[in-house]
Amino acid sequence: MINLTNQQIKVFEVIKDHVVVNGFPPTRAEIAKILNFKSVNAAESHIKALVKKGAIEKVPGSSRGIKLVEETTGIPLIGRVAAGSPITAIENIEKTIPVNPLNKLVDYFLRVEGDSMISAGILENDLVGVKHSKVAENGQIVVARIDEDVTLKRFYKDSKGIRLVAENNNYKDILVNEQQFFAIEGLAVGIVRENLN
Amino acid sequence: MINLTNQQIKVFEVIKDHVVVNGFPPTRAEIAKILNFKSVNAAESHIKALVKKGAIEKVPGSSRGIKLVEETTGIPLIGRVAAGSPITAIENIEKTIPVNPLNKLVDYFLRVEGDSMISAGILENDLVGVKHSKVAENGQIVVARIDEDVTLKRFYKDSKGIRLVAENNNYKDILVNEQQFFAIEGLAVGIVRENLN
DNA sequence: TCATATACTGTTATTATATACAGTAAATTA
DNA sequence: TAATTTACTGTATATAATAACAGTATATGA
Repeated sequence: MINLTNQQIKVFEVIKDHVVVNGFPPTRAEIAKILNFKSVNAAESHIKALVKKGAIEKVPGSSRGIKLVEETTGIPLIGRVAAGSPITAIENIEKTIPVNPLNKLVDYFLRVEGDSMISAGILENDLVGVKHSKVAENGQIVVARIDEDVTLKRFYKDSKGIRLVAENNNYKDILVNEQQFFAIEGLAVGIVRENLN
Repeated sequence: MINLTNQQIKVFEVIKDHVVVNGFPPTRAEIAKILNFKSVNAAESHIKALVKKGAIEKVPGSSRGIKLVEETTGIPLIGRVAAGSPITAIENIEKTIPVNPLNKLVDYFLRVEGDSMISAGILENDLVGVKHSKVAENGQIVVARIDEDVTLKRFYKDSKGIRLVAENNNYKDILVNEQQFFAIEGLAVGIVRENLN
């Protein structure tokens, strides 16, 4: 997929995003509307150019018959950035990270409610990747159950008992008493935050 | 996606396979042809049943306007937790999130250096998912280039010029002056944090 | 047993869509 | 300098496609 013009890149992005968001490619009219073309043929022409350059394939006669040509698997991780070069210059790609960098370790995700872990950089609505575990070491962030409540806190255990500590000064430590049912459900191993902007 | 009949499963599979193979969903006529229905309305009826049962969604008025509701693979997202039940009880699994929830929009990841965005919950060594963009709206977190430096900051533009704002009181705003080369490289669309514990 | 769901055939109106053709204008390449 | 590419506007049309309507027949559940 070489030497696309800026405008062609825009059209390609519109197609790609449409596929991601809607599950199917856009029509010429939809592309034109998104990019404020007054003629659907503007979109058609760009599509032809993209086919010619190998960025997409057409399925003639089919509505929405646009195929995105094979992506390289995984998402590039870009580290250092060479002076003046475009940030995606191939020389700058350190390695490619797997489709989900957390995948290997995560058994399930929990959606974070509230701001009790905000000082650890864990915000409301973040997805916490959790790995099953019945045990934890002091200071680890765990998913813990106290009776019927499940909570995300830092775990501490000493001679005085078990303490669950929030990362927010507005929250008091939770001291687990003997009468309560307590269990560690798992260890927090990662965070995913969607919708950053 | 519950209680699909055998025939409904077949139709669902045809849709799914078509999306995988061709990159866009089939039309009613295509479904009918594959399954040897003599009437397109057979496909239409099955689609309505699949919508009713929550296996797919329809985009009315759009050709090929079929959305697969969710992947069967991926990692379960667990929401509310019923009293006393084990956290992974199937009843508690709200939905499954894709292998990488950020995948759709992210073009590349950048490893965060420094703590300038700490108040936004972005920590050192987090991976910031970036989407290519040359433009941004006020307040968005962007990857910006000033001369030869690339930085992650909140973007503001007004009559006085462009301002890049850190989320950390120890950092001053960066005011871009006329002599400098400035470009937005992309928008931060998500965060992945590995090695939480 | 009566309503509802399943599983189709067959037809048709309306709209959605691809795609060709005719231009204009500017930029790029040979 | 001429040819080609890029980047559109504008029009037109055949066909692709949705979606409603009218049936038939069997199965299932209340």
